[in-house]
Parts: sequence; structure tokens; C-alpha cells
Amino acid sequence: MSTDSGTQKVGRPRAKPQGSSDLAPRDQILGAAAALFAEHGYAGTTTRAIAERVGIRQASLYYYFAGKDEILLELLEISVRPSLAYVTPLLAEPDRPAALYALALIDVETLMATPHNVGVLYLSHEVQQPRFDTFRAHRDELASAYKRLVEGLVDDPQFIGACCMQLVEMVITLRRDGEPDASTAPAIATACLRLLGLPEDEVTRGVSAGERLLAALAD
Amino acid sequence: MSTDSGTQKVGRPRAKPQGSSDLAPRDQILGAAAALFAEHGYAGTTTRAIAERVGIRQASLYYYFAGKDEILLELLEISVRPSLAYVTPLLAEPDRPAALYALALIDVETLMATPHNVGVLYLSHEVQQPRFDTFRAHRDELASAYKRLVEGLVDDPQFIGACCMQLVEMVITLRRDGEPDASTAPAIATACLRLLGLPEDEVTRGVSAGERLLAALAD
DNA sequence: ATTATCTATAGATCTATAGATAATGC
DNA sequence: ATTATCTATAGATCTATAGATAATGC
Repeated sequence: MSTDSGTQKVGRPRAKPQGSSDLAPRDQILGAAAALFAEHGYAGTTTRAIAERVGIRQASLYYYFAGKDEILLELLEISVRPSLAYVTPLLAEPDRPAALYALALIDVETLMATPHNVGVLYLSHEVQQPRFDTFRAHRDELASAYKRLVEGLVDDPQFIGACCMQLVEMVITLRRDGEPDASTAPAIATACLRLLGLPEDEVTRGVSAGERLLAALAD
Repeated sequence: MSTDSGTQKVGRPRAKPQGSSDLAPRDQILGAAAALFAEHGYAGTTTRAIAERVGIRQASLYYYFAGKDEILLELLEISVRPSLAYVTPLLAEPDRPAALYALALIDVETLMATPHNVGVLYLSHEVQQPRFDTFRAHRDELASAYKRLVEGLVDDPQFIGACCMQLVEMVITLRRDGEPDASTAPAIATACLRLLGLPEDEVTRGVSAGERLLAALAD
């Protein structure tokens, strides 16, 4: 039982030895890339910078990834909103405001939990390239869910749905500037409900119903 | 009176002759850069690409700009929210909801009028660099205006103010995907009012008061 | 023998500078 | 003479490949 994650490794040793980190090298790379992409953007991050942060040579990246864009692709896949798993059950929920609150809350929490605020990549220009449309398709699916949830409740569901997503994604900026806390997710989800223009007691009701719905879904 | 913007120019002629465009070369460069930065991001745009779009050689850019970042800097300066001009009068307005509506509307319309949707640059990573903090200071000023306008009306003015800005900036994404029209600005400004959690008739009142306020300010 | 790294480097950029050149202006 | 462009290129990257090497596994 070697508790010190020591020199029990196959393969040539690294020039600079491992700095603890139990993670598999592949995940170390993903983590380093996520952090750097988040800070400098994709185009602004070099493979050399990624390697340096991991503590390996630039060329060694290619043992794990075919190229720089494969790294971004994988990060996007990982982060593609686990929220989507909740979309189907929530669309079936008859209490629309409650479902909207629940979806927004889950979505914000997903973005908050994402390692290294990978959500910033959603804003990045490269993601617009056709190369990444698998990822963008997922995002569109989420957009459509918001739209469906507000249908019948507002004049322009497409637009209000987009407003909700926009509010949810505010957490990305908040994280970059280091502010969000436990109250952020409920606050944003409540703001989404307010966009429906319901009377305030309906908003309050939606919030509690949404919280109950979430508790129920957690099983 | 030479109406054809013809060969009355000093200096060596371009290799590829001018494609109409009355603009000064400097502005042609700014326009090309804006379009490309908006599409591929700053780091993703090469000086060669900018020059090509203008129809000059890459090196000729340096007759007008000291470097690539000078171009971005100037674009940011140009686009720094003419909205700020309206901040002071609107902060003096006692009818807060009306002022909030007015500020949001002006801000959206400014972003809509911006050439080549330069607003996308606000999202770009490079702008986070200290190099551009003059620009970011302006943005913070605007954020603080939103905050002051909702003070007293909501529990967490900082947060709700940020929500308003986030909704306003939705127009940037809308433009990228090509959707906004004349109804977009009022719709977003109204959504901001809804975030205050006022009863619906107060929202309606705020909207009309805001419209009147705007008309008055236009003098 | 297999694995995970390394070193070295080719080839393709990309930014910015130096200096030439083709117009007009005087 | 002045101006606005050009051509040519240095120097600094940056990505990706080829092939060597230092571990463990059998």
C-alpha cells in the first residue's frame, strides 16, 4: 500500500518530477487546459503553456490528444450541461413556473460546479466554428427547453426563454470575478420567474414549488 | 467635383485598387478589424487577415497603427458605451423605474448601433488584461449606475443591477445570431423592470414614464 | 516488450521593421 | 519633398511529428 503516490510508474519519468496530484495525466492536461482557456481563451493559450502547467514537455501532450482542438472538444463534452439530464422530466411537469425555477437552479449550480469555470468557453469565439456544433446542438436543446417552459405564460416565449438562459449564464461572469455563493443560484432562478410578469405571490409560490420539485427529483 | 472617388490620391497606389469605399484608410482598417475580431476573436485574427480584407499589404497597417493591440484599444475606445453620457442625468431622475427603463433602452440601442457588433469584444478574454483597464473602468461605471438605480427597490441592488446589465448585453448574442429588431430594446428594458418584482401595473407605468423621460432627454 | 515520457526539429505561421517606390504637391 | 503604399525579411513564435530513452512488466 504505497500511500505516497510515489515512483511506481511505468514509462520514462518526467523531467520535473510529479507535484503530488493523483490525477491521471490525461486529466491533469484537461485541468490545466481548462484553467488556461478560461483565463486567456483558446487561441490565446499555447500547447506549450498547457504542458508547462502540467509539468511535462510540450510534445508529450500528443501522447494523449491528437491536437489542441481535441482538448477543447473534450472539455466542452465534459461540461455540456449535465443539466440536460433534467430537461425531460422537467418538461413533463405541469407546474411550469416550478419547473422553470428548478431548471434554472440546476443549470446555475452545474455551471458553478464546473471545474475552472469552463463555462467561459461558451462565450468564446472558437466554439462558433462548425467543428463544435455537436456541442452547440446541446446548448440549443437547453434553449428550447426554456422556451417550452415559458410557453403560454408570456407573449414571446422564444425571447423570454433566451432571457432566462442569459440570466443563468451570468454565473459564469460572477465566477470569473469571484463573487457567487450559496445564495446565487436561488437568486438567479427567482429572477427568471420574475421575468414571467406574475404577481409577486405567484413568484413566491413558484419558488417553493420549484424547491419541492427539486427535492423530489433528487431521488 | 470628382464624384467618382477616383485616383486623386497622394502616395503609392495600392497593389489592388480601391473598391469604392470613401472611408479614410484608418477607418477601413478599424472596420475590417472590428468585423474580424467579432467573428474570430482578437487572438484568432491575424494582421494579415485584417490587411487582406482592407485590400492592402500586411505591413501597411503599421503606417496607421503601432501594433495589433492599438487597433483593439481604439475600437474599444470608440465603442465605450456612449450610454455613459446619459448616466448622470438619469441618476438625477427621482422616478427610478423610469430611469432604469430609459438607461436599459439606451444601452441596448447603443449596442445595436455599434458597427460590426463590436460589443462581442466585451466578452473577449483579452479585454481582461490590465492593458485595457481604462475601458473596463467605463464598464464598471455603467454597472454602478445600474446598481444605484435599483437601490431601495430591491434587497440586493448589486446583484439585480448586474442582472440588468446581463439582460442588456443579451443583445450582443442576439445580434451575432441575427435576430434583434425594433422591438428588442423595449422588450429587454421591460424585462429589467420586471426584475424589480413590482406589481404588473407599476411595470406598465414605469415603461411609459421611461418612454417620456427618453423623449425629454432627446433635447 | 510495453509504456510514458523526453529531445530535437521541420514547417508554417505571425508580428513588426527596414528600406524601396510610385504617386501628388510645390 | 511628402505621402501612402509596396517588397522583403528577420526573429519569434507555435503546432505537430520523428525517433530516442528510461522506467516497469513478464
